[in-house]
Amino acid sequence: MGAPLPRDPIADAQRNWERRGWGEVAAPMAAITAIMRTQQILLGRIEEVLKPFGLTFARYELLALLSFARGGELPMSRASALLQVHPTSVTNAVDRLQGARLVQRSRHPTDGRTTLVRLTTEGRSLVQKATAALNSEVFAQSGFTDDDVEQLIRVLRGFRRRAGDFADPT
Amino acid sequence: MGAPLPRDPIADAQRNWERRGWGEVAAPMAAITAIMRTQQILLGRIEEVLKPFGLTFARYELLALLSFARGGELPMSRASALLQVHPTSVTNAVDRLQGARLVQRSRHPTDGRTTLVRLTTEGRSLVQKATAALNSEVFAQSGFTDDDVEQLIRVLRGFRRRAGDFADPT
DNA sequence: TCCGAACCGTTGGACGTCCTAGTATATTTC
DNA sequence: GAAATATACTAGGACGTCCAACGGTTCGGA
Repeated sequence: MGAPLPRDPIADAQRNWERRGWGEVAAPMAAITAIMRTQQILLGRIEEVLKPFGLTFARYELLALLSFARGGELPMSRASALLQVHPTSVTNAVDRLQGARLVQRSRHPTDGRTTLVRLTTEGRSLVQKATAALNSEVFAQSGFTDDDVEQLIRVLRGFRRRAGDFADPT
Repeated sequence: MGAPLPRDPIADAQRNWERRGWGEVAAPMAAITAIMRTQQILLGRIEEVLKPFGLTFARYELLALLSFARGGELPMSRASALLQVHPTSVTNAVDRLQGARLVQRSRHPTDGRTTLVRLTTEGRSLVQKATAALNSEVFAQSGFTDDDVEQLIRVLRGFRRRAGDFADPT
């Protein structure tokens, strides 16, 4: 986007908050803003790696999810729940993946409301290659130390659980 | 979106990674995925609080930035750099904020290429109210402990610096 | 001086996300 | 068994993000 700034804009915002007498919430504000920015950076890296495969992160996530499902197949609603996105987002992704012949829709055998999404042979092959690329080019060089990763997993897991993402207290 | 899942889908993904022999990168993968999901949750909360003000987070961020600038005024390019978003995103936000009479465009006095964005009286009043709402309804109840906040700020600050966001080594 | 390079903002398009509304099928309730 | 309710998916639209391309302005070196 541009050259590095001389100063951290989020630290500046935190100082501005404190200067206005909002010191109580300045730190959480900074933490939340930092999460937003970090997500933006990571998403950019991921999409760059996936671009040669003709995939976006949303489509990759669906393919990866299917690749772990028995029979490479899931109901749309189940995919929506597991990916934690709106059902219409799944519809969107499936439309495009189906257009690229990476997945296929089929009717549920007993429930007429449900549509199943299944990985095609081509889709399974592509998701394997894309995963290898992400593993080596993003996850293996995440920019986080092992300690960072451990702390992030622990802190964010607690947050997500309290936010109602899942019940598992493990 | 839906009811809580019985199990943490990100922890499941991490186990799946390990089971496939990608144990080396399973933890960073989980940490990165957790950041993505956390951002999604936080953004949802923020937008819900801002909706009564007719603001989105992107527009709020621009208003807040201007409220800290001298004269409540900044060049578009400066806003783009500080908010760390693409120039077209600023154009988009300014278009809408200007339509709502919250900001105003003006010519730069000496550089004909530059457009300045300035907070209107109405804009300044609205951003104050919106900030009060965010402070009390989101940042003061962030779902993170003080320790969590401290760790997040430290870890993510290092990440952003290494990613080239800013040079300040402080 | 002047001419190419760099910079600034905008337009148009692709994409993902969510929301609302609508249709179809299942399940529950009486 | 029929009506009411719940669930599953999709269509259309609003919004933010990015990229590529474009016209206008400024700057720097020959």
